[in-house]
Amino acid sequence: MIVSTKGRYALRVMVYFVLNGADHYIPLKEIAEAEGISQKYLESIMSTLSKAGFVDAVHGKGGGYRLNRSPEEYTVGSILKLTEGDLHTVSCTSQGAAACSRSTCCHTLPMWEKLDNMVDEFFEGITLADLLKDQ
Amino acid sequence: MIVSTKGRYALRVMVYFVLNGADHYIPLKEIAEAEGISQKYLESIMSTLSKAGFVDAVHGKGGGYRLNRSPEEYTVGSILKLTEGDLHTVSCTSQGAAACSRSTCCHTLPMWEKLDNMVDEFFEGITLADLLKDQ
DNA sequence: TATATTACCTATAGAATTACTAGGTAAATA
DNA sequence: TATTTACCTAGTAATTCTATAGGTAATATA
Repeated sequence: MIVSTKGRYALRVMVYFVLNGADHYIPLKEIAEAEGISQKYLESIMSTLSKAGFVDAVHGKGGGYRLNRSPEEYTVGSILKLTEGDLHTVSCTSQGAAACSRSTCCHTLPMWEKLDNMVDEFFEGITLADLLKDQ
Repeated sequence: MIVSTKGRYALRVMVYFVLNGADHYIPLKEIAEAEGISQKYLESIMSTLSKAGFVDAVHGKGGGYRLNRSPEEYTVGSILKLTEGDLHTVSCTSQGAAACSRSTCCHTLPMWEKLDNMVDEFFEGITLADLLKDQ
């Protein structure tokens, strides 16, 4: 598993914004119900998106969240990296990980790095707008 | 993280066989020490490889494990699928998972499926022999 | 001003998975 | 018979994932 619920929910929420009103604020409660996601859990995801400036937030009645860019300007990669922390495919290439003592002679490390690059390019090559095009 | 220690260790062990004697049996203890892997933990990994017929095993002195094919005949994909169970990138596309009720209208599902295919092709396109070639 | 509605914040907890350990039995060789 | 190896079942510590609980702060409306 490379992407947990956090990243998947975040993507679905962002798609929801594109489909349901770029012109008004949508309260978290509505999104949670529509997407079948726990309201409290979604709070922490929206908090991440909001702090990073991916969405605008407004308190009180009529408030909620809203995209602040066009769908073409959000890459799937940027959303997943934000919510997942990082997208490395093995702990060897993970940022927090201590450098492996075998890295200089490991015959598999180059493969993991290549895979990481491939996955990164894959996600960075898809925007929210792309997700809505028919496959 | 898409590949855990189990799959990574399995790969390193298979590479070890290629580099250290295709002509004789190597005891688990030697591999564990050389690769810095817990002996007991490695037992469960070798058991998986052995049961699946990826290696031959012989008891007693002079025994151990040995590859039974040439390095070109092992794909990284086959080794990882065996030891990791499956290589799906999200739970949505995982085999054990119940079909998601949103799958018919989910805008992200096609992307996950595409990624799964890409990862599968990546790993199936690499053999043990490839891992030893200079990058 | 009071109330409802929304976002925002910190902390905790249950479930699942990962990574490993413990303690044996069975087979082969010397 | 002793040693060396693989093979087997079970348990456990650590970590990560997936939430839940219980509040505070900001905004709009009556």
